[in-house]
Amino acid sequence: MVFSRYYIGMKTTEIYSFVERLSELLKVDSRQAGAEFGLQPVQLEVLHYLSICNRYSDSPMAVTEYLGLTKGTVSQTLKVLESKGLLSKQLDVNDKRISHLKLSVKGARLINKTIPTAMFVNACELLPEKNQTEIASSLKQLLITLLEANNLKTFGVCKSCRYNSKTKEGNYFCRLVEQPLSADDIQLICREHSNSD
Amino acid sequence: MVFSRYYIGMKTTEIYSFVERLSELLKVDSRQAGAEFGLQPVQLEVLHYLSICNRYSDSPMAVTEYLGLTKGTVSQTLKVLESKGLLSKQLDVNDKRISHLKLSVKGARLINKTIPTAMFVNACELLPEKNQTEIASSLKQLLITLLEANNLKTFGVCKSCRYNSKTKEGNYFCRLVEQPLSADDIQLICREHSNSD
DNA sequence: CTTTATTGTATCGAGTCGATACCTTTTTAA
DNA sequence: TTAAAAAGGTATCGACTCGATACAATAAAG
Repeated sequence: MVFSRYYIGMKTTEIYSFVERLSELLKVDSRQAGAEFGLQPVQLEVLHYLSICNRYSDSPMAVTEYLGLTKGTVSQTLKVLESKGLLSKQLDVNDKRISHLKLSVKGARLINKTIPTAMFVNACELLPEKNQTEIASSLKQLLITLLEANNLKTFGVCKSCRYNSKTKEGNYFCRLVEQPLSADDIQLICREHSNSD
Repeated sequence: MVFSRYYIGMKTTEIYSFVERLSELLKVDSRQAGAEFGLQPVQLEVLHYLSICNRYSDSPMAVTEYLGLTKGTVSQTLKVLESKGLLSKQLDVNDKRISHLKLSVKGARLINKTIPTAMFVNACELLPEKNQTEIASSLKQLLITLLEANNLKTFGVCKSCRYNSKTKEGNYFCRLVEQPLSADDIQLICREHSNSD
């Protein structure tokens, strides 16, 4: 639904401005963090995504959807990251069109050292835990509303997905791909995620 | 102060991830919003900044500081915007090195029509006012903490600036530039802004 | 009056990005 | 079963961003 330009609330404008400003700061910070390793902000984001997604969501197309880019751009970015030895491609066993992107040890270490960036660590660690919780909760609510209001994929973790179920033995099972999931699995984000509201 | 990589709280990581995701969404949305007019996200941000800054902060250098870019990049961006008739440059009367960037009617109309972007309007207008207020407040707190923890310029409005004072006639006065300010002035952001805590 | 800092422009190379074309594999439909 | 459509992925092109560097003009400091 598109609202008329004549009825935009003050709060909406305020929220937009804050997010825009945060975005600018993050970009500058991320550029600096990546520069140390000769990486662009987008390349850092790709590595970060691959470090938190599950095995059904580590393909070039999934990265494309997550970052909202075109597959051509992503293909090019991946080529660079592969040539730097930060990730490798493995062909899918069942579907020969699909490849799985796996972070190398070097790639994983780089992300652990880089994200979250210094700027955010400096700031967040200064805040009382209560405020951290409030901020995280507000950000989450804004994000979910944005995704739902615009019919975008949620890319949430399996734990909160409607396809995830618990067996009577206490194990997890995804009813979409019809495969069992481990305790680690359900902490990762999935491109097929759908909120269980 | 730089914290060791071994003591990063869960909440910090969570907050970072949310901001990163919001950032990605904003970028995609902003690209789409600008595409209609053949503008890049950064160009839109420059126009937006010029629409909310005061007359002491509308120079190329101020834009450079605000966006965290280099002056070369900004100079190039401004050239494009000027060639499209969205802004014009006016030399400063007192200091011939400085130019003032003024949005044209076309430029101002473009920003009013474009910002906040459709995606944010769609989402925020769905939220109850109470939640909007909470989110805005959390974002503001995070932003201020980030700026202070990293010694960055605040770019706040004159209303909240320590240099701003009220005369006994009820008028506003900036003790830094030693000039009177109007009621409209004190709603605009300034590159010399310093929180009055 | 000379040195230094500030504001701004011009140019170069590396990289992002969207668009398009193309190839291969899988899925769907006839 | 076979032909058509859809999906995943790569390659290439042009427009643009960006940092770095060099340079010019003005202002401020000594």
